[in-house]
Amino acid sequence: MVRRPRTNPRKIASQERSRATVDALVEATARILIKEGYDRASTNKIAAVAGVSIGSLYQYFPSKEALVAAVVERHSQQLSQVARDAFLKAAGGPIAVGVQEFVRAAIEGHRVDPRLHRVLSEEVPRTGRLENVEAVVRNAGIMLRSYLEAHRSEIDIADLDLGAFILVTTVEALTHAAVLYRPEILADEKAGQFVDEVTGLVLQYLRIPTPRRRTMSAGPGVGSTTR
Amino acid sequence: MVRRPRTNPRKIASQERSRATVDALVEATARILIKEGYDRASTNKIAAVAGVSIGSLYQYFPSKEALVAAVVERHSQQLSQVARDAFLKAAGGPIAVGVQEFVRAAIEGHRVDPRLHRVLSEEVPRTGRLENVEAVVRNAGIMLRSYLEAHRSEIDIADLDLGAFILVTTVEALTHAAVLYRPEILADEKAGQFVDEVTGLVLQYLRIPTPRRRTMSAGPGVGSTTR
Amino acid sequence: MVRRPRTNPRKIASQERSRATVDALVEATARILIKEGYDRASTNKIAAVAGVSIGSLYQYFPSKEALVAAVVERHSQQLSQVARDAFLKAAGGPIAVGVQEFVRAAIEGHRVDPRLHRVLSEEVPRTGRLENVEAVVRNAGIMLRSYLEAHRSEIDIADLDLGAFILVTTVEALTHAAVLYRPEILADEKAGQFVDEVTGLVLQYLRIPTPRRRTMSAGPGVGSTTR
Amino acid sequence: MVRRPRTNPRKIASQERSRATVDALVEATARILIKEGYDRASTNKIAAVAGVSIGSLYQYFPSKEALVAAVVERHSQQLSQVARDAFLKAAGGPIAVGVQEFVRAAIEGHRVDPRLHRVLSEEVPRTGRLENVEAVVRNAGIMLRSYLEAHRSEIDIADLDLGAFILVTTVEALTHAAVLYRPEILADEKAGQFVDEVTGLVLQYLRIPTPRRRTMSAGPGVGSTTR
DNA sequence: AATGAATGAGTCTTCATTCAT
DNA sequence: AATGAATGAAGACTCATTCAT
Repeated sequence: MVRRPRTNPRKIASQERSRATVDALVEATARILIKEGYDRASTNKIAAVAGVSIGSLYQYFPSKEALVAAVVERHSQQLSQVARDAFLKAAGGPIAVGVQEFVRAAIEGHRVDPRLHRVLSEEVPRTGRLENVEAVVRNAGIMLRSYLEAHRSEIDIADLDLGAFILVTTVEALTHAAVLYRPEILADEKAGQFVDEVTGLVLQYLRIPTPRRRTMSAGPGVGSTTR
Repeated sequence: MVRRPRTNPRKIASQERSRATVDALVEATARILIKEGYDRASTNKIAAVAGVSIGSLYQYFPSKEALVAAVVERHSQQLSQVARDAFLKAAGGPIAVGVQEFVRAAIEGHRVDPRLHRVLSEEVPRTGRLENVEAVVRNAGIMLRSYLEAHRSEIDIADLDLGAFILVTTVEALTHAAVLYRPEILADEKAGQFVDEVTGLVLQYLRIPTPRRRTMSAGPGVGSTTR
Repeated sequence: MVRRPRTNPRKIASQERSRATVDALVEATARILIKEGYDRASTNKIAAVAGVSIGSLYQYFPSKEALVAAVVERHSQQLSQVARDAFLKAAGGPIAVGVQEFVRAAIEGHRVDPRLHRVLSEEVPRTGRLENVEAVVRNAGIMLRSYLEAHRSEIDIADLDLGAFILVTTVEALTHAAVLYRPEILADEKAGQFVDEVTGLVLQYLRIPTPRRRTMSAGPGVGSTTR
Repeated sequence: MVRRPRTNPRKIASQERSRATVDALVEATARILIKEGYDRASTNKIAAVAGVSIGSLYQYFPSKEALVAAVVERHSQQLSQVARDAFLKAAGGPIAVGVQEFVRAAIEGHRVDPRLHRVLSEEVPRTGRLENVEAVVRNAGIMLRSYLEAHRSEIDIADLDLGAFILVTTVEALTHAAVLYRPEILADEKAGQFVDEVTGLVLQYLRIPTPRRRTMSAGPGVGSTTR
């Protein structure tokens, strides 16, 4: 094969350099958001932490908002991946197992970067490109709706849209609150109980038979497993 | 002690005036938070909108944070009132009715000042005196726990603390999302359905028998009433 | 007379203070425009030279442009005064004397602050509020037109509008160029000659009889007087 | 010396390429000066518009000032050409015709690139290499002085230097103002009148007999021709 | 030569807060 | 107490210029 002209490597080199700069900036933004909060995250600080000049920052991001949007984007990608994986994994199996999978995925998602997740959800103004901070949840809702539709015969639900909204909102809120504000609930020995409770909440809502709690001796319940 | 007629009225007058100034400032802060967001709410703007000099503002509030804290405080008072009322009203009656009452109260609470509620929950950094933005929910959780305890015999629940946390978080999240992001769900003709669904979710979780949805003909369900 | 409440004096005091600040800023802007040029005149420098904080600067002027506009305004006021005075003074008398008055006034105007005049005309971009840098000349044109109209019978002119435009532009350009770029032309012993020439140019244009130059011995010409 | 065939063409090619790059840069600078004004014309923008890297820009021009100077230079060359042509054309003929030629040439010059002319004269700071923005006018003055000297016997003028200065300044100012700020004056059907007026102004100043305006019927005047 | 990533001094501007009146 | 002028640290962002590749 003919040697490629120097141009390409050079270009690749510079692309890599750019890429590194961009990554460093996004990473620095995330770190500072966590450490200082949205308000106090200044572009100068971000550039400094990224080890990059303020000029370079503005070469790649036209504004502070764009920087935060990139962080949101990156974080959302990761969460979406977790969500998609969960739905793929749950696709074939029985509902009771699938739901438990979703709950676990929700926890996993919130554990990807809990402190970042917190700042993003609590302090970032939903303006401009930042309006989509909650897009992941919306998408999860759509996926859940498909899932429920596929299992329509097994469940008792009047309005699929409403049901999907209710369940997604509920699971998100519960795992969010547990991960961020009640870590003790997710301590190793108790995490299983929480997962079981939330799973149960969902299954009951769908009118899927679940063992009564007081008669736990009746047999191994759905969520008896701890991760 | 002899009343000093001239002094007292004057004092009262000035007290009333102070009170009015403080109120105007808190109100202006709330309005600006809504209109401009936390970031762009400046103390100078607040003073201007309140029709008060910036000097006076600082006479009553030592910092911007204090102003926002006062807004949070005021808003929280209102929400707490709604919550307390609901629990009082529900106290004696059957659980199915009580739960519906809670759900309705949650909606009512979120409707007190939805746009303010939104800014407070989405943009205000939880630092200093502002850490307690969620105190209302915590208190509601405590009240709910008492309520559940009082009805222990009728429900099937393993862990009261966990259960109260789960239910309070769920109801808060659902009504929050519905009021703020899905107003169509609460349109006059559909609000009842939403209330029924959420109420059902809770009752099912507590293992309180609820009519199956597909066989709605079976009789008037808990939530068949629309406001 | 009843003693006035302290309010008034206080207010006047603060008004005076403001006024002084504003004046200092405008003056500093003018000085810096002259010394550094438009490009290098930064708001920070202006504030520093004015002995005022940058915050105060922005309390009174929303932008650098506004500051420069104020300078233009102030300078224009002075020039307009000179122009008005000249037209008033010339009103009753014979044309030959009036025209000489205009020429002298034009020189006087350009001498009010020649270096400022230069920056304003050479470097200030005509955008926004700065579009009117040339308003003075336009106004002078209008006044001149009235003047010519009043003397219509004595002069030979086809188009008053065009004539006024031509004369105003000419006199402005000549005095501008002389004051700013050819000071030697206006040296004490030569200034009279320049005034005479320009006056002659105008009078000839209006077909007002003027003595031939080569036969200067014929008697004292219109412009033989030096200030 | 032996021709080294491959080298030379390549060199020529690269010379041509350089030339093209330089031209592109100068052209881009001119365009951006017009579109954005001096202040906002940045070297990065210029390079981008020229389709050249910022690095290359600095290979050919050491500074922004140099770039603008090149634009001034190029524009001045064109104006000088127009001026030279006019003087050559006017050289032999009668004064009345020559002056009209000058006036027309002045208009033509201002029409070469009016918007560029405007930015250059209104916004470019006269510093460093840019001090010569007005060199063209100075040169025209010198040429005019020669012309007047050659026609000394036909005109009545006391001071050649002063006279040349006055006439050059006047014609420049009038055509400048007409082209840039009063285009209606130069509308097809009126342009002739304007040329006649200005020509008349000059001829009168030089004491060259000109028909009275009110008795225009007396015969075809000097400027009765329209282009 | 060409490229374009990187630089960082410097610009305009905002805003919480202080303080003389 | 009230006023509002004044402060200045700090923030977002630009741009002429350099330099490694």
